[in-house]
Formats: sequence, C-alpha cells, structure tokens
Amino acid sequence: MNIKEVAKHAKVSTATVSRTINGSDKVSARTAERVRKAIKELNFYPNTHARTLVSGRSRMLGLIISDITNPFFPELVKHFEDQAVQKGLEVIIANTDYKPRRMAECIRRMVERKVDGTAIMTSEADPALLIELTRRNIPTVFMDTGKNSPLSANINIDYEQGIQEGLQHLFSLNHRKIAFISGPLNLQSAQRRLDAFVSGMKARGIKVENEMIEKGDHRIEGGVFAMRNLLRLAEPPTAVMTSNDMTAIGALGTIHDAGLQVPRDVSLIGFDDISFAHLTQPPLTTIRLSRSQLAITALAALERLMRGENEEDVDYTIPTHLVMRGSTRTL
Amino acid sequence: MNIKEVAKHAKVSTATVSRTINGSDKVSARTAERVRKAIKELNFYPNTHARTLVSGRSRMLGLIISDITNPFFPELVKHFEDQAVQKGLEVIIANTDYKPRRMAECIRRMVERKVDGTAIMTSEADPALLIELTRRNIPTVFMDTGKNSPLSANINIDYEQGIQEGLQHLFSLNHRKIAFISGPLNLQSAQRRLDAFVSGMKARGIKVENEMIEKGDHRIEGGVFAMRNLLRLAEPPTAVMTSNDMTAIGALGTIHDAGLQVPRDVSLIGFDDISFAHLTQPPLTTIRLSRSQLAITALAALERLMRGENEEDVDYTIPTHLVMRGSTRTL
DNA sequence: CTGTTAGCGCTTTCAT
DNA sequence: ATGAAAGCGCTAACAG
Repeated sequence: MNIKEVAKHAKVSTATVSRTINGSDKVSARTAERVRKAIKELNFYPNTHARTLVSGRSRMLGLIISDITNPFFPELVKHFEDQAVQKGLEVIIANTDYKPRRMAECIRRMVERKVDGTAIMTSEADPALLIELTRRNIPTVFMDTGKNSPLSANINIDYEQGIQEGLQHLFSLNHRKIAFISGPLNLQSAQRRLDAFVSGMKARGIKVENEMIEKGDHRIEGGVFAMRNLLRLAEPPTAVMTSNDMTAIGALGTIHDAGLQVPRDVSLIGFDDISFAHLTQPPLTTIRLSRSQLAITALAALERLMRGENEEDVDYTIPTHLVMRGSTRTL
Repeated sequence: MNIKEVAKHAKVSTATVSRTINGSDKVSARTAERVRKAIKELNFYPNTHARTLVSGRSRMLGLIISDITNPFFPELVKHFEDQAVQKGLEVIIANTDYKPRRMAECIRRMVERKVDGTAIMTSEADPALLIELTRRNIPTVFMDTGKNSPLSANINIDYEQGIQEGLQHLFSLNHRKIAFISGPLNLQSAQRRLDAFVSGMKARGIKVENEMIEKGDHRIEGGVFAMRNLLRLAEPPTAVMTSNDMTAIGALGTIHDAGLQVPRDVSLIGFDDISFAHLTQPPLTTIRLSRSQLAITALAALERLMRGENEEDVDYTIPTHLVMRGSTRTL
C-alpha cells in the first residue's frame, strides 16, 4: 500500500497524490477529490519515514525529562504532547533518570531519529550538551540553563517571585523562625530556590542561621530526614519552606509522626504544586510552577526556533505563585 | 553526513559500511575496524528513517495509554520504555484521554509511524480496533481485552485474587457490612472488580444489598460523592473497598471531613497501589497491581509476536495482591 | 494543472 | 570478503 497504488487507483501520477496529501493548491478540486476518495478507499497512510528521508524533516520532537514517575513531569509531558500532536508533530520521550550519563544516550536517540527539535526539561541539564545538538542543527529548548542562540532558547523560571510570596505570607502570619529544606545543591534550580529564601529573609531583616537550612534530595526521604533534624533543635522553626512538594510531604509525615500537627505546631509550604499537593492532610500550601505554561512555552519556543526565527532577544520566563491551602497558620 | 562519506573515509564501499554497522560476520576484522574508526571520527549516526524505509522495520513501538497524568500510568510507561530502550527500540506514547474517538487517532499515528508493534494499555480498549492493526500486520498487545491470535496477545489481570484477599482480610477483622465503590461500569475491568466483590461476599454467605454498592468514576470526585452517600445511610458500612486508589483517596477525605476517622470508624481498601497510596494519612491498605510486571509482560509478549512466535496458547496473567497498611482495623 | 524523474540514505541481492 | 547497483516510498524540481 503506497502512493503508487493510490495514483493508479485515482488515475493520476504519484506527484498529484503527493500534492493532494500535502495540501498543495496546484491541484484542481475535482482531481483532489478523486485522490482523496482513493486514499480513503485504499485506507492509505503515507509512510512518514519516506517523507522524512526526502524532506529532511521528521515532524518528531524530542522531550527529555528526568523521570516520568516524578509527579512533576506527567503534566508537563501531557501538555507538551497535546500541543505537539495538534500540530501534527510526534513526540518521543526520554528519561535520564537524573543520570548525566543517560543524557548523552538520550541525545543520541534524538539524533538518530532525526527529531526536528528537542526540549530538555530536566533539572540536571548541562549546557555542554548543546554542542552535539547544534552540530546537527537541531533546535533545542532548555529549562533554566544556558542562553538563547540561533539554535537554542532558554526558559527561565522565576523561583524568586513565588518564594517571596511564600515568605510574605509566613511573615504576615507572624512567623519569624523559618527553616528551609533545600534540594540537591548541585542542581542550579535548587540552589536558586535556596538563595531566594536566604535573600528574602535577609531583606526582611532576618539572618538565617545555619541550623535553619537543611539539605534534602527533592524526594520524600530527604524531607523526612531533614525534618527530623529540624525537630530535634533546641528551638525548632515555627514554619518550614521546602524546595519541592515531595520534600514537604516527607516533612509532613515526620511532623505527624512526632505527634505534632500541621499547621497547629508547624506551618509548611511546598513548591511545584504537584497534583497530590491538595490531597495531603491538611492540603498543602505551596508555590505553583505551572507545568502547562512551561510545556506550552517550551513548544512555542521550539517552533520559533524550527522556523528559524531569531530568538536571542526573546525572554521566556515562567512565573511562580503562592497557592494558599491548609498547611500554614497564624502563629 | 551519511554512509557514503563514511565509506569514502574508510576507503570501502557503502555496502561494507552497512555490513559493519549491522554486525555482519562477512566483514574482515581489519576492515571492520577501519570502518568503525571512520564512524567515530565522523561522528556518524545511521539515519533510522532510511533504514526503516528499506528494511520495513522501524524499531519503534507504540504504547497507548489513557492518560499519563493518571498516577497508574507513569510507572507502566517507565518500565515499558526502559525495557524497550535496552533492546534498541524506541517508544512512542499516545494518550487517549479516555475518549474512544482519540483512540482511532492514536492508532493512525502508530500506523503512520510504522511501529513494529503496539501495546494498548488503556482501560477502555475496544477489540474492534484490532482490525486496523492486524490489517497492517502490526502485532498488538491488549490488556484485559480480546484473545490471543497470531498477531495479538492479551494480558489478563487477576482482579479476583486481590479482591478475595481484601475480603478475607476484612472478614478476619470481623467486618461484615462492607460496601464497594466501583469504577465506571462500562469498563470491563471495573465491572470485573465489582463482580469479584459481589461473588466474594456471596461465597462468604453475605448478600450484598444495593445500597452497599456505589458507582464512582475512578477519580477522586467519584470517591467523594459515593462516600457521602454511604455515610448518609441509616446503617453505614464498617468497611469500604474501592475500585481504585483514587476513589479510596476521595473516600478517605470525605470520611475525615465528616469528622470520622480511618480506620477507627471505617476501614478502607484501595486498588492499584499507586505510589501515593502509602503517603495518605493513614497509609492506604490496598490491592497491588504491579505496573512493572504488567509492562514487562506486555513487552515480552510483543516481542514474541514480532518474532512471529505463536502466542495462542500462552497465558499471560498478572496477579494482584493485598498490601496491608494503616487504613484497615479490627471492628 | 499534471506528469516525469531524480534522488533522500540505507540494505541487500548478485557478482566478483 | 568486498563492491555495484537496484530499490524502499516519497517529494520536489522541471517540463509540458
């Protein structure tokens, strides 16, 4: 089943069939109709690989993420894919599993499959990877890493805004002794959240003591462990901000296990607003980073890059905002 | 950058390069070495589309699921993909969004991209879809639907086992007044869980009254709504089983909101064991359906189908088992 | 508006 | 063991 058969069936040349498929206006309405009929009758689907081979464009996009089982990503994937499919683009997804080694492999897969563009939405991205992609002329969108260039765009996330809002909220609730459980500080994005916290506190005239900063790992376990340390302090914090919701969920469990209650004894603020954040007991006050906005922006940036539009001066920034729920309370 | 350049660089023909890439043993060790060196030096990656075009095999697999943001799926996707990538296969994922209409579109995408096989892991699968795939000679694996055939395999899920274990557990805890919140009963898989519950109760000498069966939708909201009805009853159940964990989470919230406690006032058992099931307060007792097992089995079945091995007599069954946690208690 | 034809990059006979 | 050459299914000049 191929274009030749369709051509025979519709009594035209393969070129005409091709033109009809691709919506060229150089086909008379009557001919086009006949071709479409033949296509339908023969149940013909064009072979995308042949198309790719000749056109040089695969209409496939790569989406590299850290780990699909991390609740941060599924929504991102979904929105990205929805948008892409609407535009007739296929998406191939690759997980790095947070391992830089696997990133190289992911890139190789993308190159082999000749994707028209790649969105690297991992937290551990390395700008050096750009080289391999740019060498192949593959437009690439990063998150929080690197700069715009003719072949790449960077989506910046405004962690500061959300963290300021969280701090503001906590201060208005009379909290002053506030701790922060960070993510892995080798991640630039985690470091930035911590920095935003520290400078926000300083701006409000409070010097953050070392013991008020715990290092987590962006997973439940890290939150559990860090919160235990915080609870053991002579003067434990009255409120805790965390680098992501998973950390907050771990902290929440620890607080409960210690016989204390959120928000009665400790106020708690997460980050990300993953879908389960409002299902905890109490529902988690958190800072939302909209994955749909991120996905949509990334795809839009990628499309511009693919069209060869100059991106260097465009600023892609995703805001973050406080979402008040039940895990914070006045002191 | 193509095979011709490599050939020129290594001073051999393109055929020899091709043979080397494909590990043919008809290449002398010395020549092969030279070719590999050229490949490395030129940073050459074979064009998969050209390969597909000539070989007819794309080394891509389709994975159709209902919705990646449904916590049931990410793990399934991950394991499936991990296995596939290890074997040099790419996976393209499609979400149906639970809409049969979109399923047709997903299938079209798979056919267009010439996948070597498809795993349809949606809860709402329709065996009629097999036609389109079989007509194209695309091996297909279903979940809980259809039969084995030379071009398709069915993975059966043993819902009954898990539900019996749940019931057994509840009975041993002296519960007799047990309600069930089902999923959408147009889904065969939901109906089977309900049936297993009813027949399990009957086998234990208890006739299930109508008011003890509520219909949910496999989402939080359905669980909330159904649990409200149950709580309003003159004689509410002392224990509730649900068709999936999302439903149980909704029910859990409703019970708490009503000023009651789990498991003190009501025991609760979920289904699936999604990753958040052990993060609820209390941790959810549930029936585990291993997504890794499901994914691995599906891929293995698909591979056999692709190799043309006769599958008709093979029985693929995934067990389900009770996981005891904190949401059940003796009456 | 339509047809003819030369490739796209690779694999695979068929020779040698 | 290696090379020459014929396609895989499609698109895009070019010709008419």
